[in-house]
Amino acid sequence: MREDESNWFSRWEEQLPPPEELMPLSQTLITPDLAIAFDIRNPHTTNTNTNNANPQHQQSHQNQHQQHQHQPSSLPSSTEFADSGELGSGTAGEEPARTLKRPRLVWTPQLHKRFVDAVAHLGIKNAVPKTIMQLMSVDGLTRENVASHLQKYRLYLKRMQGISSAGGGGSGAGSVGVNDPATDHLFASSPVPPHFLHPVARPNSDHFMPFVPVPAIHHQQQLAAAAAAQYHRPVGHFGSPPNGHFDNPFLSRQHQQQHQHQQHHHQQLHRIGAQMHHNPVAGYVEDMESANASGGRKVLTLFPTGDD
DNA sequence: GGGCTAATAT
DNA sequence: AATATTAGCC
Repeated sequence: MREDESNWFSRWEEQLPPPEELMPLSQTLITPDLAIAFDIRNPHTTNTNTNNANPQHQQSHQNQHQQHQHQPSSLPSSTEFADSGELGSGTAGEEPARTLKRPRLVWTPQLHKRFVDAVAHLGIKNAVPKTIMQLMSVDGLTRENVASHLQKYRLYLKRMQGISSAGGGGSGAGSVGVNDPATDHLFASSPVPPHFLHPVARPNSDHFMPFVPVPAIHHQQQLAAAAAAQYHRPVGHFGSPPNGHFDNPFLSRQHQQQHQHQQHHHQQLHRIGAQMHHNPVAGYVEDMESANASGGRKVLTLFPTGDD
């Protein structure tokens, strides 16, 4: 029950920033490894939260209701993790970067959607890990992350084609082609652009662009903000409510960069999410606790992009 | 180096 | 099970 599955394209176009703004990515300037290794965080962010002794993970529960504007002293009611032994204080306080391992990336439906959109807009031809990674503009995302995911996604598409042309499939249920929900529920949760499945009729013309004025420069803020991903140990409470309402000045590094880079002609868009209209926020229920089944690894997560 | 596939590891 | 990592190969 997504919104208009036929609208995904046009909606994307509206907020698709010109390539110029996408180029200055953070990962080219500062490696994620270094970032997490040195615990690079936002220098400002109103350090009201007592993150000095409580740098624990708070990952996927960010999509709470948008109630607390500021909650200086107490943690969000999400988790009362008393685990303050590993990263916060101890041996791993400022361990050199060389031996650090980045947490596993959790492909949330939102993140996967960005992935799919990126691939769709690049066209199958240009959809290679590096390019996809750049288009996604999710900080902390590595080429390996994308490559691995892309690999799986391709297999998924292949299977999709297979069953679609397999004829019959009478045992299917209902209208939607449910293949194997158990096999890949993630992929099934995001709309797959039609041209992904059937071989494009035109051998020499890749993807088509319906209409693309793309004059919407002001939307880039939201785009970049939506792209923000977080590693462990963020700054406390943030997390962008799905309706695109940001009240926290955190944002990603890369955002700041392209910020300065694009600040030429155009009006003021004060705060990050200074304005918004109500969005019929459709709650995505993320339950991916199974992600840490590996036994206690930290996981990289990202919060809802909001443009779902 | 980057990308792709398959296999393997965690 | 979901990702990461590695190994060949192009």
